[in-house]
Amino acid sequence: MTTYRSELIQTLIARGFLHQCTDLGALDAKAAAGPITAYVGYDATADSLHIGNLVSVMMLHWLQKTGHRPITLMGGGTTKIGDPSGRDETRVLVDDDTIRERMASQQTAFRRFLTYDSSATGAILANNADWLDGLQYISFLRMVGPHFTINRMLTMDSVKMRLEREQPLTFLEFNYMILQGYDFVELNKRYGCTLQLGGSDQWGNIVQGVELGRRIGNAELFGFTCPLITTSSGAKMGKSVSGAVWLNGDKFSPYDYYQFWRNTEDGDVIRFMKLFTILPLDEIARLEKLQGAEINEAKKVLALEATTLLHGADAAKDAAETARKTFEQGGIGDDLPTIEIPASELGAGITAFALFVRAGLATSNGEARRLIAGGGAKINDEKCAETTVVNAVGPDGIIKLSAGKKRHVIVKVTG
RNA sequence: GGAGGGAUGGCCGAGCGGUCAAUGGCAGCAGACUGUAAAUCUGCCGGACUUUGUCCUACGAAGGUUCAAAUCCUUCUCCCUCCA
Repeated sequence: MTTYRSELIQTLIARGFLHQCTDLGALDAKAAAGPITAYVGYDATADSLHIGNLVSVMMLHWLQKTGHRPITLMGGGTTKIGDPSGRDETRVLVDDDTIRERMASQQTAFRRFLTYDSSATGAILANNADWLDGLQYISFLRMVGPHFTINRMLTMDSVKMRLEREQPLTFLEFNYMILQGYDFVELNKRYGCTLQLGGSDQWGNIVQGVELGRRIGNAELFGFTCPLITTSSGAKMGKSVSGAVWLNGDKFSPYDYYQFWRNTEDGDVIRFMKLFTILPLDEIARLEKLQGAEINEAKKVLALEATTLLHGADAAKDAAETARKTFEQGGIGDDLPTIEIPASELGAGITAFALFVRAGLATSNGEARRLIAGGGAKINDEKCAETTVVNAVGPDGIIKLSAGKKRHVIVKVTG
């Protein structure tokens, strides 16, 4: 087995980030010789990053930690085009204001994993709208156009998939890979960036950038991708009982985030620890020895560490404590989602099904009724009937609603 | 431009003019079993309600035929295939 000299490459490989690299040996030599600058691009497809973005953010984190400089490139320009990769339908186009809001909102998560400052390894925030918005069509075409062949572009997975599935690929989207390639060249010129990181679905786009750099900039650029993270049962990662897993706390609470990791499948725990926590590898190796039900201990470590990284130690501890009280003691934790009901309304009595809808545990009265009929609904840990009327709180002044074993909501009374 | 085929619930995909809120599968939710895991089995899976029932909305869009239309007719929109 080849050994690598740079701490960066050693770390990325040991933790399971390597999927493909354009020239691993040369990249290793370069990283060993001195600091390099690398980037990952993020389009403003939502107002928060989600769990799918986390692998690449972790790569940037390790990059910075091993003495190099990360760039988070916001796709202020490319979002207006829409990356066809991994999509079998054209993305809905969004306007400038929305893009600006989303980019700002995404920053909170980045700052948890990266340090932005003016030091040698300080992260840089860039926006490709800065150079893409002002492009002149003809001069741009003359500059990059000769270096792309349609023959080659048609072999790209993102393009092939659309054509094979007989889904339309607009000319607008077809240009995405060219712009992404140009981004790389521009970042190289502005910041001396020589490496682009990304998910395996970005491989085609990244390679285009590497080649474009060699052809028009005479720059030696590198591409490095990480595997697409799926669970061991093959499902794409990112869904939880509460929906999509967002990194912004206001969209997905620290408690939910903790629970997401806590519910990891057995077979994924160690792999996820390497990818999504900064626990030392020897510590992870120790946890790897756990078997059977003991794996739950490893899951708690995973959940606590991952939540600490994103939301801080205090929030993570609170989440862990709430989970412990709720699941191990069948009690009530402080971090459980809470809704408030005016005392007057409660005094008049609220039927059980209506209360579950109020708490967001069911999306319609019918769904709440079905939940109750199926025996999945509990009020203060007691099964209830659809017609049960709730008109008073328990001795501790609250009502605990449960939909299944994992979703709990606390009802507090106001007024 | 010509000829044909298609558009069905989050996705895929059935659907003889009445028994269709629409077979299946996937996804999702709940129950059982467990370890807050996986696998498996069971139930649910458009909405409202006074829930063995009634009403509303829905099979690309708009009209029409009929006691009755996802199913037939007309026009329109979009997609695909073949020919030019």
